[in-house]
Amino acid sequence: MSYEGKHTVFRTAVASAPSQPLTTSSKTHATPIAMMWQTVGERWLDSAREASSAKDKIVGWKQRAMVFDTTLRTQAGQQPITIPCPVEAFPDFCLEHDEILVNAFQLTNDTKFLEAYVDGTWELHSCTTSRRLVSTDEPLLYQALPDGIQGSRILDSECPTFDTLWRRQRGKGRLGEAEPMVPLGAPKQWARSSKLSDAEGLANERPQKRLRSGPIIDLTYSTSDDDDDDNMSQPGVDVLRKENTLKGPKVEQDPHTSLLQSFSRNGRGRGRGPSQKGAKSGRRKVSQIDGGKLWPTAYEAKDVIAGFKTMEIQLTERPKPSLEVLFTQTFNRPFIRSTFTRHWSLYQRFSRRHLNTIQQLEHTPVGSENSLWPSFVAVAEAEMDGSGNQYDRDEDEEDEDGNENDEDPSDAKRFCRAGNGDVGHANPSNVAPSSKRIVSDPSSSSSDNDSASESDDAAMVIDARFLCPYCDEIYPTNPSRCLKCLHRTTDSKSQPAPFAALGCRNKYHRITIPATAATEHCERHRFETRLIHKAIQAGWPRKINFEALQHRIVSLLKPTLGPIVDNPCQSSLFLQLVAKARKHGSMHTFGANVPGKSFIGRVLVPEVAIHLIETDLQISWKNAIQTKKESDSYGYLAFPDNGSDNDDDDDETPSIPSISSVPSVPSFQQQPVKRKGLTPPLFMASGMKDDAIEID
DNA sequence: CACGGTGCTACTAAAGCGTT
DNA sequence: AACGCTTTAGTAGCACCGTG
Repeated sequence: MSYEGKHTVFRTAVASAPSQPLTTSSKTHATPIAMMWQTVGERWLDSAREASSAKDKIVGWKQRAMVFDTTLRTQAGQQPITIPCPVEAFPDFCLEHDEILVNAFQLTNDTKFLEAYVDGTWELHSCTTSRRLVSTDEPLLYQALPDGIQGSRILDSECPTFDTLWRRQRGKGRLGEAEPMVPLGAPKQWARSSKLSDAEGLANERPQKRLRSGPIIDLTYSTSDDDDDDNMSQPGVDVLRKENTLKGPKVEQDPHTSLLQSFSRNGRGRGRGPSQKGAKSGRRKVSQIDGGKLWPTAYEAKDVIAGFKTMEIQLTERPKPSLEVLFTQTFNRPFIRSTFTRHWSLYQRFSRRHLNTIQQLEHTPVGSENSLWPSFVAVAEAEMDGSGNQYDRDEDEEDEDGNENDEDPSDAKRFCRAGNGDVGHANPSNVAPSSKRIVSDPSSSSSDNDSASESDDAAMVIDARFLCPYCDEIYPTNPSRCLKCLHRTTDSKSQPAPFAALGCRNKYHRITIPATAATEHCERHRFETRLIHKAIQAGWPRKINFEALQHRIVSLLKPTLGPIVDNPCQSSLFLQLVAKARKHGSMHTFGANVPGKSFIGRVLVPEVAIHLIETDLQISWKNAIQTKKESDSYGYLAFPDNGSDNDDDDDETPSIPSISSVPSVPSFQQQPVKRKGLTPPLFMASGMKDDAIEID
């Protein structure tokens, strides 16, 4: 199963694994340890979260030892056995943590793999592969690969319970006609794709829409608790399970959870659940949690704001990620909905009105008394009580006179004041209507305004007509049709709010609902005002001969790609991928695709792209890689992958690249040779935006 | 003991998805 | 398209903990 000298492994995997993860015909792999299902069900996750939360209060978030049950099904038709499996560094799970598994499957080094089903796809895990468990509700399933990576996978007939388990997970009453065997949680598209040709399967393998996760089967109990199994097959059982899991009595009856109780909340019953008064051993020390970081009160305001901003950006992605996942990823803290919502809401409400204050807080020196988040909360709440709430009322209800808010000088005064960072210290001189100090009339007095406003933004005296109404940055003087179209779309989701402009300099400022609705628009006009100039300076192509490009790519297949296919280790990109997979796990490295397909998308395609750049610009390989990285955004925006030409040509239907459609994890739903054209920047625009080709 | 903060539960509303 | 179910987000109330 070594990578070396096994390039055919990848080719085989590309063709078969994505579309036929379980249905490939084989008669050769049903060895005594032909398959193994190791599951981490939702119940386990609930328990794990609870345990981790409690443990976090005691000794810290990381480096804790936990035990969960592992179910092994070593042979079809036989009862599985359940053994305890330690997770030494919860929430990071690593196969090598379990000596039994390591020995059973001879995972003696990281060139041997099990296949793990995670988040809708199969990925390869070596003994050192580490995965974050707590952030996902998906169970973990592993299967052995006795025939190697390229070998066939198990048949449903060889694992009859799998079908049952999968159907339970899908929930009862919604299945309709019998569907082909697909892995747990796999979308229907995948099921259909398993009947298609490889090419078709590749095109369909990834869901286009957000998946709904059905009831999750806790396989840990699949053999010892038939009642639970029955419950699991009923509609709405996930609710029952949640109740059973979360409420005290069930926890106490639950031998599995009781295993975890030593790590759990130590008797600090809260809320309406059963209270366990008297147990004082777990008294928390706020300042000691996680080495002194209690979210959010122990955090710097700038850090919290930065995290929230990151989350806002990520929320524009499709499918829309959950707040819980985003929060966990961003702050690496246990997600407590009520606490999070409290602060998230405050930030959302406040940031829309007082963007400048937010920006100034971001520059607050760390360590100062007022730099912590609670200080921000105090300021924000005071401001919202004093004016923000008033604003909310104005916003939600048209004022009595029917005047628009932006015509209300009192509102403008309040928010100009706040916008200049003088929260709580109003500067009466800064109450002039924003329009008076913005318009490029030299006679308009800006000297009267506050010194704080002499920031980069406020100091500029620019006609508001040349500013973006949403971000107040410079707007292109000759916007493309695409940008105009985006503008119209965004405009329909916004309303005038001149008082919310940066430094009150834009009387045409508008706020969108939601606040992220202008992201695409602003990204686009920034591109048009900056990246195009950069592209011209750097000599990046603005027009592309797609016809010639196709021939060029084909000509590269044999001399350039052939040797790499024969020996992937020739490719530095491949070596980096492998190193990264070993370090972070194949899921993080390869995204939601199987490694074989990722080999095309993340090795062969970038190789071609870099080669083209190298040839076109007459630069070194390393510089070509750098150019590829730098032209990522340009390629994506200039040559949107929607079949239309770039929108420099106004005669064409305007193409509207969707920022949100750029996957955070690259997806390669299209085979490169089928694309209309491939240019270096176009490559990057179509999913090559990855960190796998970084050259240190 | 008061207060601020955190965490839990219950509840509602909205959105997404599958079925008919 | 309508309907029903599920999931997610948001809110309120309460209990508990840590600090002064």
